[in-house]
Amino acid sequence: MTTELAPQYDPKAVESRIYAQWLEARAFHGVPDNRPPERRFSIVIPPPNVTGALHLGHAINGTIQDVLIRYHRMKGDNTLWMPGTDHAGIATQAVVEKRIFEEEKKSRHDLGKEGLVQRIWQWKDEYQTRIISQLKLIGSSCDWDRTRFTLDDQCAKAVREAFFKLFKDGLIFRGLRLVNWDTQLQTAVADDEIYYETVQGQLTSIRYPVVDRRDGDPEFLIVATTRPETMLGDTAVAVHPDDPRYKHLIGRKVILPLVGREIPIIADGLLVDPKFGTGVVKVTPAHDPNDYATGQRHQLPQINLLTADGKVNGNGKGTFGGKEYDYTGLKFATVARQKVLEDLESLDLIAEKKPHEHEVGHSDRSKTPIEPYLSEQWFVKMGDVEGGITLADGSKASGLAQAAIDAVKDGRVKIAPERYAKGYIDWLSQKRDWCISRQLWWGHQIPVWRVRVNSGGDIQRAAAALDKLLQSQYFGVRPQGFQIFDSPSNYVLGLDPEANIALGTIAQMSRAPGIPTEWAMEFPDLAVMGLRLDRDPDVLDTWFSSALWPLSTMGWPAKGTSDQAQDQLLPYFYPTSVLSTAREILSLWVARMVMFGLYLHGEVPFKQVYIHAVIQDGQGRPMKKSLGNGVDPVDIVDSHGADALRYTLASMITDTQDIRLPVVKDKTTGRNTSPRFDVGRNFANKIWNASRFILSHTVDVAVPTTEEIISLIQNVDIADRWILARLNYTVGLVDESINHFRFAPLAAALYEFLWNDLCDWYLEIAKNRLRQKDRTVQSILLYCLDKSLRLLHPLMPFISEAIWEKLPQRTGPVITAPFPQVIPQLASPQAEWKIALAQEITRKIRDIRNQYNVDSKKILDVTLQPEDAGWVGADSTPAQAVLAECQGIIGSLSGSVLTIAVAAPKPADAAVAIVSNVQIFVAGVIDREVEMQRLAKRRAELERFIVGNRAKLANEAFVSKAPAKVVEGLKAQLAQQESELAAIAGGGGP
RNA sequence: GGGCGAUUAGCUCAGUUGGUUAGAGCGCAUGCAUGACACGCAUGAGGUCACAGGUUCGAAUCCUGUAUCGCCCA
Repeated sequence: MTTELAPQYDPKAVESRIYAQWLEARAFHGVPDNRPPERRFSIVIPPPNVTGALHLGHAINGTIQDVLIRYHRMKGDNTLWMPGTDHAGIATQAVVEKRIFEEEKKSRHDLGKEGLVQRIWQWKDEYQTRIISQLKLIGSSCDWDRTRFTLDDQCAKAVREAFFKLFKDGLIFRGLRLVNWDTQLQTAVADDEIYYETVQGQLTSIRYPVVDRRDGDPEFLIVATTRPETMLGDTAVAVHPDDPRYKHLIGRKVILPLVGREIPIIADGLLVDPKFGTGVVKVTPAHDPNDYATGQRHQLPQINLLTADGKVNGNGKGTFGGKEYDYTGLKFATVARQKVLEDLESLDLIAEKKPHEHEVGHSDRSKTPIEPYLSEQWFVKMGDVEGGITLADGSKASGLAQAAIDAVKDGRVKIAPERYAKGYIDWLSQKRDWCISRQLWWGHQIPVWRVRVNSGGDIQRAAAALDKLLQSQYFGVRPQGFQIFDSPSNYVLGLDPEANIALGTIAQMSRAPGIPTEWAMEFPDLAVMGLRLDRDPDVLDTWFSSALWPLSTMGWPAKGTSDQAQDQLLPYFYPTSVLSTAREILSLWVARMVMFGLYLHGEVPFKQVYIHAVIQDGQGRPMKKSLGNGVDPVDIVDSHGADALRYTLASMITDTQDIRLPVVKDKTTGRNTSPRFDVGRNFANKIWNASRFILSHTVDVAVPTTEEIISLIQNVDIADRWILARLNYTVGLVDESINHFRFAPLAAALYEFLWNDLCDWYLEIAKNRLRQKDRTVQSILLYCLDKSLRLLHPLMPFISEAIWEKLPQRTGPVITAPFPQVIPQLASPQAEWKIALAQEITRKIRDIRNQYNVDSKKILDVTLQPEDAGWVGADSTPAQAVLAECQGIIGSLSGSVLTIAVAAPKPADAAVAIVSNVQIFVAGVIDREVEMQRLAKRRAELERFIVGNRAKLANEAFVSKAPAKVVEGLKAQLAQQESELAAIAGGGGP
């Protein structure tokens, strides 16, 4: 036999070539056309961080999205998978800073802002390239022509537009708030960028002297704290309002040791648990979130003790007991703490010290402890607003968070699995304001300028002058190019990109020693007031630009001006169809996209959210660099092929929230891998070989159409009917699995049809007939192969395309071939149960051959004896006729000569087995001992079943209450079991 | 502290509204170089469905509680 195909599937030989062909054919490119909305399917990729390379989690999500996209593309939908990457502000800056420090011992201050940002861009270019090549390696059919980066010009435009609108609507504000402060990177960090570590600390009880003691008053109030150094910023002590020990002291004062400040004793039922410690709590509003809230409730002063780099500022001093204390410049949580403790000790103001375990927040980026830090930050208002807010479609909502909650509650956005909707709603319901400023250099700089005028200057005059300047020959920005907000700090905001650029230029020039002379002449006010503009140095939280991703990638806010194709994307592909992502960013990212989608564009960004499971190692630990248990998808593509990777991952994606993957180190490469991926590789190889076999036996045969197959089945073998029914069933299963995000069942459906049904049974049955060049078998095999490759394609694109190329008379690549449809005429429950019976009988005969160690080449002499009494077929065909239909199949697959005889006596020395109501006699192999063992085991089993079933049927309650179908089924089963037992006992049994 | 998930064969997992004898892959055992495939073929062994109660004629499945592991949010 000659064959074009190698005996083993070699992914490396086809993958890059085929991917290049798809690109060449522009098969991934989505262009708006006249297909109606229900025939469009779009996904925006959750943009991977340019911080590092992709891991298996990305590969899982990539597989999921590609399966959906490829499936819908084949279904005839106009599809768009929008790719791109995220600049990931703090994460990337931290990684690059760290790298530069390790390699060059230089800090960001050595490099300067421009220098560092330039280095980060280099890093970004390198990793974006790598990430995209990884996505391509695993077969992702993204529309690469449209690749976006959250910091590119188009995204920047969207950011400025969004910021402006929010600002104008009063939804962005600047405020003094307690934020999580990274003292090393010197920036605010988000809650999700903090991890908690249990630290062995100390609980220190400190005596605060009571001021103006009266009879019965204690000399001191004792407070306990794990952070004694923060006492320098105490502005109250609090007790529970109902605590009899202290009730009479409420409203009085204590004196703060070391500082000498008198601070009030307040009553606060929320902060104080009277049962914990002494029932007295120190209140430091500027250094603890709970105290901050308490301070707000009681209008307490906030005394910040901290400098940006984590030292004590000028507030950390005072006079107490006639002695001066000064902690200025000491490292806050370490040196200052020690000094405070020593000083208190010497004053005998420490009542108790005891070890105390507690959780300390650390910055995920710098790994240093987080300080709550009072600072000026920009916020997006999440809560309800008086008078409500207006969304882009003109509808009203009480606030941003509420708008996003409503979208999920009323089903405009569906979340699967459903249980995750609760977390989304709970998180949003807190309506916590979103701190969007970061003190970083890598990111979208906040598009706000602060106007400074000489003392006595008039801000309105300055504004008018600035407005004129912008519209002058120097800039020519259209009217309304900017707006001045006469807020306490006088911010200016660029209305559009042009105005932003102009403002940037003015800012630069106005910083020079003098206003340029030509301006000064033309706009005298500018010179008089010494107008200066400073752009806010902070950058926006990464999630701000990510929240705009579905909008910005599709061209928002462009309105039919610049790039025509881009402009059409938004009305055509938005809202997107599905967003597939991991659960930890459900709130941070998904919720914010919904918010911005509604607010800025009046429509949700996606109709369906799918939350996929998270990959873990064999011990249930997350895959982490620090654990060294990560598996690089590229390594798996290298060792097993992309299809094997995808297939294996899909087969593990169930509705649970974790996927465990045992990780082992490959002995030859030293890289992490997993034996699990062999499953996919073996399956690919199986598909390859089955196809090779089919193709080599159908050289001059055409692939039949479905119509031809339908007319063919009027007159075919039971096995032919059966495999077509199985194929048809599989089509339905695949459809349903993909439509319900059931990826493990999808993988199983493909596997079962191809390996079990087609290879193990039908191909074996077909072999004899192929030798005789049976046209029917050839046609059916080709038909099955054709449809199978289409079914496989979404999950295993490379191998399906590689084999597809070998099919005769194909009209194009499989990537754009129509997806198979369920054909009702091909279904056949009769064929299914008949072949199931034949399979069972075949297995029994094979079992006997095996147990008796009969040579595999020896032809067995087998008699089948059916009994019509009690026959439970799915239709009225008599048992004997059914067996006759399957005679050839059973005979050839079990290597036996079959006799069917209704009342045949059991041959002497025959081994016996029973399937349904068919007795099987295998002659000439009997060995009394082996047979006795075989039958004794079966008999014990049968007796157990019979006892159980008789008991059930004797139970009046069961018979009267259970559905008739169940009772009848049980009766039939019992009858069969009884007759089998009788046959064993009376037949060859001992 | 709040929420969620998991616990089924040695391992990784299925098991769709409760219903006949709980399935798969890997691993294991036995046999097989069979004209597609040893990344293979055939057959088999292997389970008190975490534990304790409850509902029901009937529970891996529903309810309550316990234990262990894990995740998310504070």
